[in-house]
Amino acid sequence: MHRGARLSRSARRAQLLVAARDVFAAQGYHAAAMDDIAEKAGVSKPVLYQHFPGKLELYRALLTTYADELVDSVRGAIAATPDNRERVHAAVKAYFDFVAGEGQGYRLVFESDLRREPEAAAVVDGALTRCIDAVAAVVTQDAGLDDARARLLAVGLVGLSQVTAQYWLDSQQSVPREEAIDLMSALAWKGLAGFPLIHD
Amino acid sequence: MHRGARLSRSARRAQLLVAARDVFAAQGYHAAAMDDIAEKAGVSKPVLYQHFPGKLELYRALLTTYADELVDSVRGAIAATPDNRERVHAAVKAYFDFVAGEGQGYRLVFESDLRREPEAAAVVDGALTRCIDAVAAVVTQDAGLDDARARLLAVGLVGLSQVTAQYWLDSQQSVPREEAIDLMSALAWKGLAGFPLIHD
DNA sequence: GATCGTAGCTACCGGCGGGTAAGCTCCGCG
DNA sequence: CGCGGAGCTTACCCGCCGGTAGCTACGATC
Repeated sequence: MHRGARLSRSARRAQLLVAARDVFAAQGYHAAAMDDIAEKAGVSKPVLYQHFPGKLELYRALLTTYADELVDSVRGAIAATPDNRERVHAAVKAYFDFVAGEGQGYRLVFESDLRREPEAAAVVDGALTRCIDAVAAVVTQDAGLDDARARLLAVGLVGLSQVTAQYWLDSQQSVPREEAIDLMSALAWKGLAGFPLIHD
Repeated sequence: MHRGARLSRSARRAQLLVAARDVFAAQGYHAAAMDDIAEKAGVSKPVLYQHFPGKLELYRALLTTYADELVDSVRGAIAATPDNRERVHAAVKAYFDFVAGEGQGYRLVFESDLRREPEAAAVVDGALTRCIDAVAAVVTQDAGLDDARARLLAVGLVGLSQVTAQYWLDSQQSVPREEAIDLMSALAWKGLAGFPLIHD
């Protein structure tokens, strides 16, 4: 049975990554079988194993890709302007962009069902930490708080953004995207502005 | 080999629930084997099956217990006072209390690795929704926003509380508990106060 | 002290799914 | 045309773990 044309090694690998992302995003790590991924790609299981040493490594490769995408996006948002209010807005927008990204890759980062596996946990925690670092650096500078307290505020902003972005996506966008971002960044900004030294 | 005294049915059941909570919280649903739970309780596997029809039901029973505990706590916080600033403080405190609760039961709710299973997902989502409802009811009343927008704000507050509470616990409480709660509730309150009609 | 009910155990089964061995097909190339 | 090798396939193995069958041990009751 011909399921499809033969592909070059790199083309096949790229296609397998897309198939794996879709299956993992839809079913989660545990419910996803390697056969499912192979079938989705129109290929048999050993082909998968010619490109990736195992299920875990395949998952980690995807996880890392999407985690890095988020981190880069948040860092970019903060680096793009010196205006703190705009920074907040852009950082919130980064989260909304991320969850709305193609292929639901955000699910791997935010809804992973493999958080107990040390390497995967390190990827997710590392991404969260780097986002917090990026935010906390600005807060520390401008809020007149020591590092531990500034980080706590940063965690609050990051958590707010992540959870609202997910909720907004799940709720079928009952509030228009731009307005949702405006609302959440207003909430975050007004909250921050309550601390003495933060202003634009 | 005598592993322990015989217990009455209800006493054994209670002990099994504690053992299961500890194992699930430590290892997650998938990595936890029924043998592990039985061993932790000093008992053999069939005993477990005399009290619970299966692994999934056992997990769901625990999940529901802790999810309800959180919801009750948040609702109580909001019902306890008519002062909105105090309500915010009490609701944030509810999250910090929850994660610091005995036996790390919060992990089942916040870090479940079974979110793809429909019944378990319904329990977790339901708890989140009920917390959001409780907060949104107040926000809708007082913020001059329609339901969809008020809910988004409520999600933000809930997300902020949840994520910071988890982070605070993981960070070995590098900021004293009371102060962390004060910081986060100040962030939330100032953020809310930016919307026209909200004041105490 | 015989009886019966209940708590408990040892030992097993069966399926699911990650991972692999061995061979087939098709193309480029001399 | 024959041959090498890359890409794929079928068919299988096997460990883990959820779940169970069938037996034993204890102790309350008369």
